Parts: sequence; C-alpha cells; structure tokens
Amino acid sequence: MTKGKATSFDIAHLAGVSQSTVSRALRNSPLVKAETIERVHEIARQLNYKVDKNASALRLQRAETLALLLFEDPTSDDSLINPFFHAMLGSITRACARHGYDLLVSFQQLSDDWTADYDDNHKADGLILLGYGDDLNYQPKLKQLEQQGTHFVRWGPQSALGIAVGCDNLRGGYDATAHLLELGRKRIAFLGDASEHSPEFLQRYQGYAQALVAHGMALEPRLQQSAITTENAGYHAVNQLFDDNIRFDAIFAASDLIAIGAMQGIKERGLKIPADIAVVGFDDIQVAQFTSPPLTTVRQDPHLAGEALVESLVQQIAGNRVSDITIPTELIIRQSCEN
Amino acid sequence: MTKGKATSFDIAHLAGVSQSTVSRALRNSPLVKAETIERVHEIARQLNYKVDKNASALRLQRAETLALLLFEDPTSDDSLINPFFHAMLGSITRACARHGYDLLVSFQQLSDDWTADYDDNHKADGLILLGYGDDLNYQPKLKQLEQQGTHFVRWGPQSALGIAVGCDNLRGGYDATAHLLELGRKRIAFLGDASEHSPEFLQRYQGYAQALVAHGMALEPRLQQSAITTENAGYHAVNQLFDDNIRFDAIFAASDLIAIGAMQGIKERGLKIPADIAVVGFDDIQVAQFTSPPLTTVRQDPHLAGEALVESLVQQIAGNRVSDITIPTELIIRQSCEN
DNA sequence: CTGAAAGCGCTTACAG
DNA sequence: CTGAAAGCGCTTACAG
Repeated sequence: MTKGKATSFDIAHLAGVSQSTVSRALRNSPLVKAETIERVHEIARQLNYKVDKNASALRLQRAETLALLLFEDPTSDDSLINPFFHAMLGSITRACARHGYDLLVSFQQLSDDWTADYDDNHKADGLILLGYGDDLNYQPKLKQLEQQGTHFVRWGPQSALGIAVGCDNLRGGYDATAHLLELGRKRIAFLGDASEHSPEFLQRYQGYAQALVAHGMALEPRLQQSAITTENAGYHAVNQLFDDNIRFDAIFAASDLIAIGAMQGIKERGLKIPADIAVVGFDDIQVAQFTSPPLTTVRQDPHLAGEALVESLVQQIAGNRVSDITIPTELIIRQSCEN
Repeated sequence: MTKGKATSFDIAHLAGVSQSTVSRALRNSPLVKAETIERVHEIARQLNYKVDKNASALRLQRAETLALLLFEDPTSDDSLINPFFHAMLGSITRACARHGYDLLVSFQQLSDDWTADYDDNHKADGLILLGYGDDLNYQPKLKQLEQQGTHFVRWGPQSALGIAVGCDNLRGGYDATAHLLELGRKRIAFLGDASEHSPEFLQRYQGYAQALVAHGMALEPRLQQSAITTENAGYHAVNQLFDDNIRFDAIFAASDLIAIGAMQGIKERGLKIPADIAVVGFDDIQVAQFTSPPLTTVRQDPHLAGEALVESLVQQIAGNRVSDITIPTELIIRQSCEN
C-alpha cells in the first residue's frame, strides 16, 4: 500500500483489469466473471481498500446516511435531552446499521433554523426528528420540510404534516388513571401542559379525562397543573397545587421527569408516597426504577420506537408509501402507587 | 427553484458570472468583489442553495465530519450504554458543531471489526472512541488505527497508543476512600475489576489502596470483588461478599451502576444504608441523585470531557501536536455515606 | 463479460 | 477581480 489511500485504479492496476470492472466487481455485479470478482475482492482486502463514500454519494446522488435531529425546549432549565430519547438513540443507530445507513446526530434548539441542512447539502437522505417543545413552533418547520420534499419521520402524535411514529398516549393516560382509580384514589392531579402546544401531553390528559368519566368521576380543571418535561417544572407544579390548597391523593404526571420533581416536592411537605399521595409517571426512563419509592409509570418501548422510525424513513426514501405508526404502551407497576 | 436541488451553475447563470466565481463568492474569497459576493449569497438564499458536501468533501479530501464510536462490553447483560457516555454525547455534538464538524454516531460491540471504516471510506476525518470492555482486546485495535494513520482520540487512561482524554481516576479513588475513612469506616470493600483488563478501574483501585495506606490501614485483598459496569454485576459482587462472610462497613464501587446494584443487594439483606454500610460510587450519572438514599459519588464532568475529546481530535486533524488530557474529578457528597 | 468515457458538483491552480 | 479547465473517485450507459 503506497502513501495515501488506495483507489479503484490501484486495484485495477494490480488485478490487470479496467477500473470499471473493479467498480462492478466490488458491487458484485452479475456482469462480472466470478473469478474476477474474487480476485478484485482479494486485492481490495490486501490494500485495505474502502469505497470512497463521498465519490460514491456524489455519483449516486444518495449518501446512505440518515440524520437524527434531537431538539430541546429552549425553556428547559438544564439544556438536557430527555433520557427517554437517549434510550431510543441506541436502537436507532442499530436499526440504521442494519439497513446499511450511517447516522448523523445533531442536538438543536427548537428555535434554531435546523430545518433540513443535512438534506439540502446531500449529507443525509432523510431526517429523524426527536424532541419536544412548543408544537406551534414546530409545525411551520415541518411544513417547510414537506414543501422542500425532504424525507423525514417525526416522533410524536399524528398530525397533518409528515409521517409520525408515536405511542398510544391516550391509552397510556387512560391506563395510568384507571389504575389509580381502581386503587381507590379519588382526587388525581394531572401534571403537564394540556394544550395544543403539547399534543402528546394533551392526549395523555384526554386519556386521564376519559378514565375519570368512565369511572363516574367529574373532571376538575383545578387538578390540572401545567409543566414542561423537567424535574424542576414538576417540582414547581406540585408546589403550586399545595400553595393553592388543592386537595389531591394522587398524581398522574405527563412524564417521569415531572413525576420525579413532584415526588421531591411531596416529600418536602412531609407527605408519604404512596400512603398520602400516589404517583404515576410516563416514559419509564431508567431512573424510574431507582427513585424512592420506585415509580409506577407508562412505558413507551424505546426499542420498538427507534426501529419503527428508521424503518419508516427507509421506506420513504425507497419511494414506498408509509403510514403513521402507533406503538403500544404498557403500565409498569412499582411502589409509588401501591396502597 | 426548478426540480431538483440548485447547483453552483444555477447561481452562476442567475448572477451572470462563472461558476468558479460563485464557488469563490460562497466561500467569501477576498479575490471576489464584495458586490459580487453579496449578489451570489442573495441568489443562493433565494434558491435555498447549499453546497453539496459530497462534492466538496471529494474535492477537498476532507469530510468535515467526525465519527463517534460507542462500544460496549459484550458481556454486558442488557446491551446498554453507560449513562455517563450519554451525558457526554450532548457536549460532543455541541463541540463538533462549534468547530464546524458534523458527527456520525455508531454503537458497536468491542468484538466487532469497527476499527476505522468511517475513516477509510472518507466519511469522517477522525474518530472519537468511547466505551468499555476488556482493555486487552482494545489495544490491538488501537494499534491498527495508529498504523493506518487514522486520527483518533479515546476516552480513558493514558497509554502508549494514541491520544487519551480521561479523568483523574487515581485521585477520584483516593478522595472517595479517604472520605469514607474520615467518616470512621474501617472495612471498605472495593467493587470492580482491579486488573490490567480495566485500567480505569485499576487506577481507582490504586487510589483506594493509597488512601488506605495513607490512613494507616492495611489493604485486604478479600475486600476487593470484581465487577463489570452493570447493576447486575454490582448486585452479584456484593452478594459474593456476604456469602463469603466478609465483614465490611462501606463500599467504594468503581462505577455508579455497580453501586446501584450493590445497594439493592444490601437492602435485600435487611441492612441500612448508610447506617450499616456506606456506599460511594463513581461517575455521578443522573440516576445517582435519585437512588435511595442518594448516592455519594466521584463526578467526572461529562461536559469538559466531551469538549476536550473534540478539541483534541480537531487539533490532530489540523496537524497540531496534542498531548493526553486529564480531567479533574470532584467528590459529590450525598446521603449514602453520611453517618 | 469488459473497457473507454461521461458526469455527479464542487475547489483551485493557471491564465488573463 | 474573473473565467476556462482539471480533477477529486466513483458508477453506469454505451459500445463492443
């Protein structure tokens, strides 16, 4: 191997064939004699030759790369990504590898002008969007992506724009609330935004509302307290309830991070979980097993989610029709709501 | 904007200049008249033009992309990445963006033949290696990278091969152990491998040993119990100590995950933390704040770590000399070792 | 089954 | 300050 990396011309020279034949052989073209293919591969191995992906992408007009855009709510206090998304990252990279794609990862603020750089500059063939923040800021960006003809999938609830992979938020919210009701809890607070700004949380709230109605309970608006997905927000939300003298014997938090913050606030008031107040979260992030007490929560399967996102995007790129996908949820019962 | 993406020729046509001038203008070359630069940029904006990175990388022979290889111990029970690495991911992506690099991410098994694909195929200009596993399997791969002339940085202790960014494991181990001794603990178990297979853990063990000696205590080999970085391993390690009837009043675990597993084992035996057994971990992963009781631990700053890794790699690529970097540790005191 | 040639979209040395 | 041209390393239609 000489200085610099070997090219297909180097192989051609050594194999005594043309560069075109080398290129065909490396792609195992049926046009090439089996023996030639063998020889070319052998020489390529010896030279530690790898096809130059830049040249190949330029010629083929596809990069065989996907881009993952993780964006965060700019109002988040610590600028940290929800642990649930971290859990998805592993399955996304693995799914990409299985489909023969590489994965570019970028963290963005929702406010950034992230739209479609990776697509525009040909570095990626499609975009996976993962994040949270005000949905009303989000929608125009999705519209722009759609207009540009960018291939993308988004984690979240279905909407008019683009293909979504999301969990069954309504069902998850229903199950969590029904469980608390069946344990005899009468006054269940909902911690989380319940507006069109957060459609996932809104769906969880609707599940909560439906469960109350199904169990013959009235929906009490004062029991809903907004919060974004952070411990801090959960902490402040529960304190707001206390400060407003609103009585409650259970909390259904729209995310585990909110639940964790709320648990802290509850303990600071000298109340016991679950004896005084039962708590249920949403996500089943890793921390949920180790809180004190361990947190009952609605699990979204990050493995299935990651797989589904990649699969959907790959299908879109291949020009196939795809539909929104809904992943089932599962109520994981731990000690934070046992009687 | 016509069908397909705009190229520099489209801009040239609209601007009434040659394509070469467009290319220069887009790169803000001082050779080009200011007015022309302005006009070209304006047209580029209108066409939503972005430089094709494949073409540019091919021509420049650099991709302006780094690759992050996260690898896991194949013996890990759950095939999950250490949460500490997740925390670093955010700072790595941000540091990359600041330096004008994109980031490819890949999860691998240490046993895979990952070596340098991204480099070989010109998709990345350098590699960031993050992971754990048997160091003796790791070294040959590093040697191969070095022989190929691949630019890379590695998270971990310094060694003969390549540039390393790591924390002060010795100091961290010393501080943790000294703290326990100063609280009056007499028999401190060390949970974690202490061999050349795990040089980071070995250094932490050496810090532990030095602290014991400095406080006039003897090093008792039976108090060291091997474990890889998982909760499961920690759980089994502590149970082994119990089963062997080894007395101990404190544990210094080589990682938080090990500590968390150990805490579970301790509680199952009906013992109290910290009253009966104090526990200190290493990493300060997010979960450490939420265990019961919250875990005292040695913090490695993931933000500094990520920054340093990227900075070092970028310098290497630029052809500058770089040295190994050691990040300081900080003992974070929580309730798991208070008396 | 194979080769010569065109072309993907850039960047930049060379010539003005 | 600008343009024509070469060339980065591939893939593949075209011609045999």
